[in-house]
Amino acid sequence: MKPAATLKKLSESLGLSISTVSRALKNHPDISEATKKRVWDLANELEYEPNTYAISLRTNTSKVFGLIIPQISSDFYDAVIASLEEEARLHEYSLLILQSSDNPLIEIANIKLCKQNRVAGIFASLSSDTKDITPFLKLVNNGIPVIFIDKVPTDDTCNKICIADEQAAKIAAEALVRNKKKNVLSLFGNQNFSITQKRLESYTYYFTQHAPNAHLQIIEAKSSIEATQKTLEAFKQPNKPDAIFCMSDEILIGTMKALQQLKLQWPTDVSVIAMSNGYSPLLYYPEISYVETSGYKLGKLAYSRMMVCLLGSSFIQHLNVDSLYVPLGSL
Amino acid sequence: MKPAATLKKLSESLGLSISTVSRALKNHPDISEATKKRVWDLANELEYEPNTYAISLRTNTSKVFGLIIPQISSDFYDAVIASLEEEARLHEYSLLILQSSDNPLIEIANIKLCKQNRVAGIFASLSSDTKDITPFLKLVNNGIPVIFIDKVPTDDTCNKICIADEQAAKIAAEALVRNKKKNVLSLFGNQNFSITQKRLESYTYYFTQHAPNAHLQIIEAKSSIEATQKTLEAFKQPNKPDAIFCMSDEILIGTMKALQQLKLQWPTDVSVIAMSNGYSPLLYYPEISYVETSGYKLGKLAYSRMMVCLLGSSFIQHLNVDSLYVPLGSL
DNA sequence: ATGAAAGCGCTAACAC
DNA sequence: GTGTTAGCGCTTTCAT
Repeated sequence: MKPAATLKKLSESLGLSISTVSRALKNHPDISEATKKRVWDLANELEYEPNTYAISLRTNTSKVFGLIIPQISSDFYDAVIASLEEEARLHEYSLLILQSSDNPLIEIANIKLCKQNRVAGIFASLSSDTKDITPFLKLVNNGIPVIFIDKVPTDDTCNKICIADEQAAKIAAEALVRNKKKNVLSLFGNQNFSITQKRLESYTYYFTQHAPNAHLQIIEAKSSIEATQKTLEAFKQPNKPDAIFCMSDEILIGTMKALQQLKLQWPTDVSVIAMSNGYSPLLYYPEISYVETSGYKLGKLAYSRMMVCLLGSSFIQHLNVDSLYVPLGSL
Repeated sequence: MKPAATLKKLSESLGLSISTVSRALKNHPDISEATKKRVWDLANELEYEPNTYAISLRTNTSKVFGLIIPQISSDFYDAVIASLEEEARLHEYSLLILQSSDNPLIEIANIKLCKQNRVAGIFASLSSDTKDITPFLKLVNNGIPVIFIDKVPTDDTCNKICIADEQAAKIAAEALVRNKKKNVLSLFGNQNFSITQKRLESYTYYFTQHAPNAHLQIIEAKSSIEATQKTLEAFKQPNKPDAIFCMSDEILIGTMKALQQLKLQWPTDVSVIAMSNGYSPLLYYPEISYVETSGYKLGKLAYSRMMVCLLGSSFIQHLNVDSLYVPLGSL
């Protein structure tokens, strides 16, 4: 258990000063090639690695981003994390990942952790119950950029990156109308969430404009299990749906389970279309047509926005990740 | 953009020395209640947060664990990450997550990053192509515990936490034999992986011992798509399987897609059993019976092992996460 | 081309 | 009960 090498040790072994060693390791032009070589050779031999704590302390900078999300285990946030990690590594940053478990108290604690770690910036997706975002706004005032992603505050004075909820829902509605669906079982998530509201509004609006005679059976399903139940119930009614719209992967999964149970085939017995991150639609045969709501793309966009903020731009932006329709076999 | 509060600023504002402020903030018994209150009040007002870089530099300790995994976006690793993050937060540690994308070069770079960040310890799941684990062993020699998880080296001189592959595969085999299955399509992943070998060996061994007359059709499927293809092919043969065994979630998903395509019902047309982290079996109706291989439990076990190592235990352990059979509707 | 010295924010041994 | 001091590893200005 030998202690890690330091500039001091290198300099002592080489009979050089600390600053010379430091400069040699940075390939500073002032240092002679001969000295550089000596320094590098010993550094490699002793496997010198600069101490990031000392660097950060000295330079008052940090190469770490905080990422605060409700929960890690989710198809969507996985994609976001993977995407952010990729970008961060490319730019020599690291990611401090903190899950709030949808608990505002843990969220506050996580913000504190970010402060203590003097992170360069924060990506945050709010827990469902968070009402007060002043802790975040304070960070922004202190010069730490905060990029809200996906579950963003209503507040307009902050940087937000979202799925283009309205656009995506509209694309789905278009596809349904184009396919002349007349009786659509339309399953939406918790209506307290802003993303649900946005999707619902845009979806219904499109129908009233372009297919006022279509019957939309709008149902709230707060979980996968509820989606299964509600779908089963819907097919007990005399007036069977000719299509199903699922607002999210979670709902799609519940619905598909019901269809399997009812031994209904898609698209022959009923059409299906979902909004999805792109994984679960491929689990079924035929595969489910979906409007892509990509966590991966969201991560990329959020990262680029972070970079702009780090460069000093203080103006606020609200960006959306474009959606696109992926027609597969179910509609 | 005001700079963060420091002990120095607090001490200057209060007319106290830095050390007094530091002690007051730690509720040191030497400090009078009156002084403590003054200090705390100002600290709260200025939202003082200790600078972890300074602390780590000074104390030569770190409250960060490195987590190096092949990829984040996976049902299984999600669970591992979520579980580790939970434990880490409870113990006031954070997680530096680095994905190697199954690339040994990135893996090396990630180890370097961990060194630079002077992490307290590392959890590592190896990329498939990693042959040389000396970079990891060097860290161990330098006193940084490394806990290998899931994809572990064959080397016996290191701490490893695994799914009980042999046990889990045996449990599945038992269930199949108990249900008198005679012709089992048995799908295994890439046979270069140690986990595949272990599962395969234990599985076939059980059959030779307890049901030597059963026909096992052992097939290698290196991806979900291959699992679909191989399943489709298997059902083209005259001698149809009466059961399917899937070694992993990835394979299960591929297989189920084939069954849907073939319009086969489970368990009526064919039984299905899988080894799984527990999510995908619930996507189908009836739900798929599975042997649990829990990433969540693995994370918990790995964390507790890390804690033991941090306390100075240098002895090596190879621990397994117990599996259990979860009978659902497909067998 | 190289070195000396100050200082980032904090802790802790040692004073008084 | 409070203050002084040295030092963790590094960068950087200012010498020489």
